[in-house]
Amino acid sequence: MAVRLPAQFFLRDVLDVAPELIGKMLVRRFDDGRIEKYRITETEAYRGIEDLACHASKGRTPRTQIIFQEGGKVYVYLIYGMHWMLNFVAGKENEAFAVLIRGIEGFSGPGRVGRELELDRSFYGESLIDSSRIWVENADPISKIHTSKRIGVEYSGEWKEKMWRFYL
DNA sequence: GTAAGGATTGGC
DNA sequence: CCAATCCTTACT
Repeated sequence: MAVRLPAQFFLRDVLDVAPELIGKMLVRRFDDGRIEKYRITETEAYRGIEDLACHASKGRTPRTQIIFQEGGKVYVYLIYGMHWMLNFVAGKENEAFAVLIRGIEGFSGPGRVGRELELDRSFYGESLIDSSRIWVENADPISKIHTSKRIGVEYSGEWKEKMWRFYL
């Protein structure tokens, strides 16, 4: 029996949350009532205001404020004018942790994830604990998870060296 | 008000 | 390699 991940799952260090999301089931209930489940295959951790690759390092702005809230919420933003990036906020209030969902089974790349899930700005701040249209369910642990440097953060100095990308 | 650039993708 | 496409942020 699949169980929705509770708030406690997200209220931890993003370096625990991000790799543990690999293999979990991302569930989307579309407007027409159709429910699809996708295995999460790739994530990246963004860790607080000190992490220059993390949007929270720019401080609290209308766009980033959700990252500073308690874990378990959705952070979405539009990039390059066309791709909706799906993130989950992690950690306690003001820790400013986020996990970017970079891939789900059958769809590689964060832009393709957002397109498949039909995301838009209305998902900003959505609670993964309460929502009836997007949440995460538990699944058997994955034995072998790969790590690498994060993608597309060349501007972040020493932070680009962190091995904070996780994938099957 | 104006301008620069982005946690990307797909096509040439 | 580079255009697409538009929002956010910083600066005048």
